[in-house]
Amino acid sequence: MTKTANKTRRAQPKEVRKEQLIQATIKCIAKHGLSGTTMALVTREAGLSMGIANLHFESKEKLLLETLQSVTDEYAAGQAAILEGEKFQSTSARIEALLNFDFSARVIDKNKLAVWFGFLGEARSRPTYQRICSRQDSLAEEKITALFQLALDEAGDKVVDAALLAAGYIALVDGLWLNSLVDPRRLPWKKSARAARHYLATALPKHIKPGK
Amino acid sequence: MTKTANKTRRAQPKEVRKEQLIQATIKCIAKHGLSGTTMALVTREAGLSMGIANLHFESKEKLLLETLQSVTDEYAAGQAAILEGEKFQSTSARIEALLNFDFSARVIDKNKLAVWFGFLGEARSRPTYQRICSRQDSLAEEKITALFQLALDEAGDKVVDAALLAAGYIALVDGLWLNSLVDPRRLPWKKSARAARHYLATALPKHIKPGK
DNA sequence: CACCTGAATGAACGGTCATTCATTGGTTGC
DNA sequence: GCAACCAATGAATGACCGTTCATTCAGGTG
Repeated sequence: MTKTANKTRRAQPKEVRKEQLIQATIKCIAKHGLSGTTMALVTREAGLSMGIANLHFESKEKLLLETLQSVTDEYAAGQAAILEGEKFQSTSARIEALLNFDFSARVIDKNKLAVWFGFLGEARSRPTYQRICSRQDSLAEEKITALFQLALDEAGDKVVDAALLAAGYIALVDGLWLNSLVDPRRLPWKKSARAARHYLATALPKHIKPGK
Repeated sequence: MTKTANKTRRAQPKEVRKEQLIQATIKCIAKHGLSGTTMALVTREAGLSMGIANLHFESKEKLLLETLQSVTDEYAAGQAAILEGEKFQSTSARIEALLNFDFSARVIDKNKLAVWFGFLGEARSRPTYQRICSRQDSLAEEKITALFQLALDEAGDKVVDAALLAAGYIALVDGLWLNSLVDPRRLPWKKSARAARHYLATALPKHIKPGK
């Protein structure tokens, strides 16, 4: 379980080892928390020896940063495919896709969310963490604002502020992820997904229906 | 700034010292993060000597737990005063008060929020942190659900699910706090407050107006 | 005023952890 | 099949930090 692994050691290309270590780091952060993640645990999880992480990354800090970046990049790529994809026939379909994406198995993966909120919890005192986390949200916010503005225009709504709606949606999704992650008994993932849908359904009734 | 403090040491009742150390811990967590908070930093911030924290709390872990408890208790007390207070003349007034409370200076204090999210970020791997954090949210959820149910009944709304609305409101507020805390330039506190109000105004239009 | 109590101090201790580097052995080119 | 190279190892190192405890001293008691 801990090992992938062989009795004989095999040299691997740098990229393979780095990815292997990043995946091990994600699991460790999920299992032991960010502060409980040690080099010994990470390398054991990867089935490798202690010194390996400092060979491929130059320090623990760099490994952690690349791990955070890996998680945010994956989310950003999936989100961009929806917000900038050509394949959607209507604004409704695009918003619907965003909603489904934000509560898809890939995204609400406990390990990845544990990484995200582990770093966010320390972000205020670590400018580097803060920069990575808020770049993600800034990019998303602009694109989502434009999408919601489009929907409001289509509906002839000149009252609701798209920027406020977008900031609210992003914060709501963050909050739902966090609450479901920390206490899934109180807030099951299904309920989170329904709450997010309900938010959009009341704000954009012509585009999103509350059902399922 | 660091010291309260005197050149001569003075014996103080246990409760005074404990409170002094908890306040110093809150400042340290806000400044250095939860993982960067050391006994040396906390006691220096309090203007006391190293050994003092282990004298009054029996370990660092106990000090941290009492600090978290102090922050959640303060929030819970303020919220309970609104949700259970006799002084409100209408459901609208009570909801309005809840909204104002959640974005009042006392609550959106950066230091206290940094403590809250610092612990939440580690909660998944620390059952004790998790218990304290989710007890807070469980209590709040029941009472807020009842309040929203009352509002929906008054409005004759039999479609909207009060439990979903309450879970959404709690998550939205958590998410807004977190986003404003981590990147106040992207999401100023005023905008957070407006986003929360907007959520309630669209869900409970007869009770809450978007204005202000 | 002398004595006692226990709050407060901070140097010293021991454990944990990131990082280093001498050594090992798999891989590649000749 | 041999040698040169470099990924990989893991014991050793040193820094950091929580905890301890012998000592100090302020305030109360008789």
